[in-house]
Amino acid sequence: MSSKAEPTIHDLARKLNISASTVSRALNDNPRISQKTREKIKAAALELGYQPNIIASNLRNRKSNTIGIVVPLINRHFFSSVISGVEDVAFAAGYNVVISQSNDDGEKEQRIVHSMFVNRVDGLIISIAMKSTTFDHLKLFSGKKIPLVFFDRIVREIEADRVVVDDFNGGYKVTKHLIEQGCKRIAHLTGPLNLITYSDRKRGYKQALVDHHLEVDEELIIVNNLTRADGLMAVQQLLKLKNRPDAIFCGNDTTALSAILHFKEVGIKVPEDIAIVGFSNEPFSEVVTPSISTIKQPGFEMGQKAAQMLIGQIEKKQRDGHFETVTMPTELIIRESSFVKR
Amino acid sequence: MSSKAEPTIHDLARKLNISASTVSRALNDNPRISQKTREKIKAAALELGYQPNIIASNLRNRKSNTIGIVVPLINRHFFSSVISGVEDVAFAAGYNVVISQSNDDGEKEQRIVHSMFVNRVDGLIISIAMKSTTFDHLKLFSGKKIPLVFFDRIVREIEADRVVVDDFNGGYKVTKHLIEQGCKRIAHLTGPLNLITYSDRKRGYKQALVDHHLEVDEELIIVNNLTRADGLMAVQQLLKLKNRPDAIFCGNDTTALSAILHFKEVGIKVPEDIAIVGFSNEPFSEVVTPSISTIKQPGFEMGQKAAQMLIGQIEKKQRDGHFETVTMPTELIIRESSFVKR
DNA sequence: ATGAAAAATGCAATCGATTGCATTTTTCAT
DNA sequence: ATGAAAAATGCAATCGATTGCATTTTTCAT
Repeated sequence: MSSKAEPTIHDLARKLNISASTVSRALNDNPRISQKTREKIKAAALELGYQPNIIASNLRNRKSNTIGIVVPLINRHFFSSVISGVEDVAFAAGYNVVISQSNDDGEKEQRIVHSMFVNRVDGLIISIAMKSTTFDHLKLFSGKKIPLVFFDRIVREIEADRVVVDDFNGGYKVTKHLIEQGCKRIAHLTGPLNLITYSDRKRGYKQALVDHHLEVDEELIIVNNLTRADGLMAVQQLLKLKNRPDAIFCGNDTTALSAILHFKEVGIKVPEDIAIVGFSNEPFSEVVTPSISTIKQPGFEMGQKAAQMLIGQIEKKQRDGHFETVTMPTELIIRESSFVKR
Repeated sequence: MSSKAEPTIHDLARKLNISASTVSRALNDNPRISQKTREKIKAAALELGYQPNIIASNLRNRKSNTIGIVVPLINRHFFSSVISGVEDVAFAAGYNVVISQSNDDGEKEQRIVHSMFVNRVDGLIISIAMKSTTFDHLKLFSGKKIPLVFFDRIVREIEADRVVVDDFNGGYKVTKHLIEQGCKRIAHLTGPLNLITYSDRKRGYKQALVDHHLEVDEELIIVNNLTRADGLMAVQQLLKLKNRPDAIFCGNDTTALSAILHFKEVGIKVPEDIAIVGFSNEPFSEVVTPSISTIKQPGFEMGQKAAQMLIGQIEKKQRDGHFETVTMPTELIIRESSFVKR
């Protein structure tokens, strides 16, 4: 029993008949304290089971050693990979990671960001919600020069470090690949175009068509939220066209999967009748039959990079107002769903 | 520019010529402050852009409003689902979630748990690392009566609330199902047996065999770390046996996938030649061909439940030393990999 | 032994918010 | 107008750790 409250440096000081200042310095290995005293203090600390109260230390030091990360959905492979990468770097650098998910809801995102601020995180890493339309909440950080790093779904209006993949190029590569496979009518299924990731992929898609002298047919471009159900609906819609597509570039692997499963059901051959390419390389994409061609986004590495940039900013003596955008390479992984053997 | 430091209640007090106590009370809607003063203070707070410093508040209140969660690997579907569930409940209840991953390394886990303690989380949710052998670090919590909830991979030696799935029953159901499909030599691929999850599944497996008068052949039980590579090695080892199994109950879906892919390669038919069942219902299990029969673990719900129990303990007036174990239902999902049509 | 320099330690304020108790101000019946 | 009761506000300590400056102690040459 006993074990009332946790012992503090004052308890140690009292026990040893010295001042709390000395205890504090000794525990922090401040050379101003003699070797002898230091050892005595550390021994007593061990004996009493002293554990520093980091909250008190944080208050005094005006630093929380905590970084926040906000994602649309934790439980999604790409995002959990990023989080894992962030944690990896943060832990090694002595930072805690506070996490929250917006569920793609702008209003929740605002509350989260505010909460992260009042909890005084030293910096924030965020990929914005699909339904975010206003970015005032982020000015709590950008406006006060608190380090902020966007990843994947960035906000152009706010200056900050960014970690992105080259979505334009990704979209271009996918489309070019489909063209090289002989496809002529390539549909594109995409997400909300206020998200730069999606609009860039779409731009890449269009550019590739133009570069290869194929017509851009707006009828073949469908915008929705890219859920499994959305994918199914989009695919059914495309099948109803008098002039069907011979390929679909899906905005993510989830909808590519919807397409594949539906086509399997209705007897449309992939890739022979319609070729499919996704985006993100979800774990299932490799193992479904036919396996899904996709763009690999290095989530874990993006998380590591974002954390490095953020911590770099936090620990930089002075903000120089200089921001960096790191573009991670994408890789087109060609699998069965788009590989037309001849 | 300007915008030096953040304004504090003292800045507000000075500006309004009142005391900081009154400001504090007004902002917290303490009825001791008159309506009039309260409104005046709130208006000033808004005007100055005052944001409370939660760290200071936490120190004074001896409460961090933060809960910690430690998992082996963030980037794994089951765990990220649990995290998502924890975040869901925690956010609604006004708690922050600090996350860290042990990478299944006992030493890192110890450092994480210690860090969570010195950061004074109000409670901890943990699924222990595969390679954890000592549990002294957890006594920082259990010994000091700080709320602690284990999930999935629990520690029997430490009294605490627990959220588990019925692994014994899960293992039993899988094995019984295979037996009903006509399998006679059922192999079992399992993880480190110091983890209760694995040893319980194995007990369930054995019990089902015994109950159905089938021999338990230790030769058919392989223990490893259940990675994709481990799965492949185990399967190859089983194929070398003079008396091959006609079914494999894999400790997770990852190794079930290894088996399926390898069998596809070498021309062994699943489920006709060898039936396969996994565990956990990974997203890929539904879509691989053949789709993988498995046990569904409700990760998100487990996270919600764990967070509810933890927060319940945190907010309970006094610890009563009473602990609860919640067993979540498992569901056997029968798919192609084990469904032998006749 | 002595005094100056160097080394070690301590005082007291600070980081912002909170709160028990005291004091001041307002209300209101007479 | 007056005084008691009620309402509103403020003082000062507190949560633990940190740190600039001052003070005390030790070292060491003479």
